[in-house]
Amino acid sequence: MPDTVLKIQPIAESQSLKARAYEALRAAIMNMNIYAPDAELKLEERDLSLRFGVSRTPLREALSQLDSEGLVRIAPRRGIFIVRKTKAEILDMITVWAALESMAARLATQVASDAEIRTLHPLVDVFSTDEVARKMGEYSDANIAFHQAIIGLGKCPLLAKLADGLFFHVRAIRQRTIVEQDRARRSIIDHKEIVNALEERHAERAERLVREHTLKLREHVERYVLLD
Amino acid sequence: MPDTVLKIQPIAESQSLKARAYEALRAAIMNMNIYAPDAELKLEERDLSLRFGVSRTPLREALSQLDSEGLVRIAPRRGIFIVRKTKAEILDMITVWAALESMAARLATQVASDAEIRTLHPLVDVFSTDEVARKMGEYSDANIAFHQAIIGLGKCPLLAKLADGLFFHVRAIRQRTIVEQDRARRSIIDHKEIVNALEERHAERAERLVREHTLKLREHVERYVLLD
DNA sequence: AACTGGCGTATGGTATACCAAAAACCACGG
DNA sequence: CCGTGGTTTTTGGTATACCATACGCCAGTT
Repeated sequence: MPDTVLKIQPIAESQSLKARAYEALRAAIMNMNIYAPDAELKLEERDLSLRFGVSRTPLREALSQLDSEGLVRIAPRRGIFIVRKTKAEILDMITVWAALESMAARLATQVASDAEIRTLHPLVDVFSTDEVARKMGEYSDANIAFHQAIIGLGKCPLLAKLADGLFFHVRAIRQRTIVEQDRARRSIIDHKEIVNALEERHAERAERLVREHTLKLREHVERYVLLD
Repeated sequence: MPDTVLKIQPIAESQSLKARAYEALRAAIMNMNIYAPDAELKLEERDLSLRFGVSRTPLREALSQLDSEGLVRIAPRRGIFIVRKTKAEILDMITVWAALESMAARLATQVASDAEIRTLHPLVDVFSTDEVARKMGEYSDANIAFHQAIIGLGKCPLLAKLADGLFFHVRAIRQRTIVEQDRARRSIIDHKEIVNALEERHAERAERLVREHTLKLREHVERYVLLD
């Protein structure tokens, strides 16, 4: 049955070259292990310009934005360098993450529905028992998903946006983290307690548990992760 | 007594035009009351370019950065507009501020020296008694100085940087805030309690007091400030 | 008078040419 | 072989010309 009205497809508006260059660069940086000893950290405007097939202008604007976000550093007449965060900076990021996520947990006890909180369960149960050590890579991903989910439940877009900015860098060092099996197991216990506190709408406890959990990670990184 | 070594005057290195344009624009936006009904919110590249005496390129990069920071919005072929935050966004900002400052207070109990904590006293005492209502403008400034000082004591550069980004917007609405005298008086009591908690190195209490204090502001803005 | 469609203008997006400073290279003298 | 000074090359910074599109003006039609 053909329709009697003209169906209008909203024109797929191609983003600006600047926006596309930004996305492409950000994705490229995220996909490389910048902490590998032989990582190529220097970028060149003209080279990128040729490889992307756009002029330097939109590319420079994209790079400029990455610079202000701290992903690259533009050194006048020296070059553009992908930044490796120092250990102190990473510890700072985890600290801020703790502040944000614990507030999100508090908010979640007030604004998240029971159904929304229930969505956390699969993220905890995935590696409930001895499956833990099976694949640390997957555990890391599930771990991150859990924490991002909590931040989402806080329903504070700005908070989520800031946390997302940190996420990039924290993610980059997870491969360097010495993840012992015991720590992972305790981590899952923590997660279960956090979900419990959320379900019981216990703001103070949820906030405290999340904070302590993340500060534990901070402690761990401070002690066992070697950088710089 | 003339020195025996050549005194090198560090060349007053003028920042890049982009950086200067950025500073100038940011300052200009900060100094205008963007929430006034008749505020001129539209900017034009070419006009600014002429008034600053630089070409559009560095200016565009500065504007682009302001855009990514959320101070202006660039609408392709429409114009560049200074953004007015919605009430929801401002509430979000205060929420995040609460998360950051309460964490800073916690950190301060661990890393700040007694002397550093003592520097908070003058910021509280300035308007200790009935001087409170004398000049609300000054009170606002002192108020902000106090909170920024606490964030500084946390000694977490990233945390301070993020808070500073929020500070800009929160400051912009302070003029719109109905500041009753009673609220100001209670605010000072809160401040004193916070300093006490810090001096006693009571992490939990300092954190809680700061959080509750800022969430009180959030509540107040939600109830009494009209925007949008 | 009201609506329609063409067309000019304003404005941000992009490409490109040129500039200045830093680094790399090289010739030369010891 | 080493150091020194200048010269070339590289590279980001800036200026400018041109492009594409959103909006408004205005004539023409009904």
